[in-house]
Amino acid sequence: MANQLPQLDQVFAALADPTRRAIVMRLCAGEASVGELAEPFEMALPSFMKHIHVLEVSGLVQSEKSGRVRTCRLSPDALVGAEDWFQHQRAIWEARLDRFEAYVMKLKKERAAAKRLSKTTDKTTNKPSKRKGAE
Amino acid sequence: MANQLPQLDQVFAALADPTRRAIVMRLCAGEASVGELAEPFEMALPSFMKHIHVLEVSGLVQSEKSGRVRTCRLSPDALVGAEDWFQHQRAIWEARLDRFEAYVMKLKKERAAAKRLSKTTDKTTNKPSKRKGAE
DNA sequence: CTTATAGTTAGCTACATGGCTAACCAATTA
DNA sequence: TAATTGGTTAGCCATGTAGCTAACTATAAG
Repeated sequence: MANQLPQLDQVFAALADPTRRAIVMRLCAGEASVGELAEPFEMALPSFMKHIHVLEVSGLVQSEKSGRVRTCRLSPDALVGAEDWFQHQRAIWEARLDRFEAYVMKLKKERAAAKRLSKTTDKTTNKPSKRKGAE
Repeated sequence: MANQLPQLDQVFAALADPTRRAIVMRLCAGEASVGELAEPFEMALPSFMKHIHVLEVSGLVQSEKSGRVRTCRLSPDALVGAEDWFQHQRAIWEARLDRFEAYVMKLKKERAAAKRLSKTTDKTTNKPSKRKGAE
């Protein structure tokens, strides 16, 4: 489990801006020229180009110029890499929740057993459950 | 398709920093005090606290102070929200890929048909080069 | 009561980011 | 060849971010 590629820094930073997320969403539907991409935004072209550049540096977008028009396309690897990070965290989180739940269940049973013991009149099934550890 | 909740801005911005990602990863394994969280980092406490604050504003982390110790825990909703964004984009992307593949298949068949046809009629300039399909 | 612990507040610096205008190529098109 | 189109470069400005030190507050612990 080595440390995350620094790529993640750039990818998340790129996605932190609504303009850039919109560009990514647009490119999910297919490639487009800079002009086409810029058209919906009320922003000077040089400003818009900076966003494109940030996306390229992050690896989310590739572009290529032919003639005088630059065509941009999504390069999904970086996107998938970031998604993986989430899934990994969620896996750890859920494993923890499972352990926690198991722990709570164990507590419940122990408390129930203690209660039964204190009553001395009631006898019921006392089965030890699988314990998976606690925190 | 309304615009994304502004939450996403903060969540992605929060995750764009390796220190903060490390904190989130640590909190996936269970809650911890600020001191415990700060310990692995060679950073002055006030600097570290800023990171905690960014995480709280983003909704990724909640904290609560009792006595003189502040305990932090992950609040997974924001994390899940961001993960959803990825899955949504990927769904669109994959749908597009499917359409594209279908389109290429159709092209292939048409070209094969055209080739068969031209072989019987015209033998002069038949270019068998692979050309990239466009949209 | 005194001291140590755990954060917190205030205020500073340096650099990154997001926006702009103006001027500048380099391919098309007329 | 001249004009237009599609991007690009350069440079400016305001704001935001990440780090620091120093000084402060409030709860434990001795």
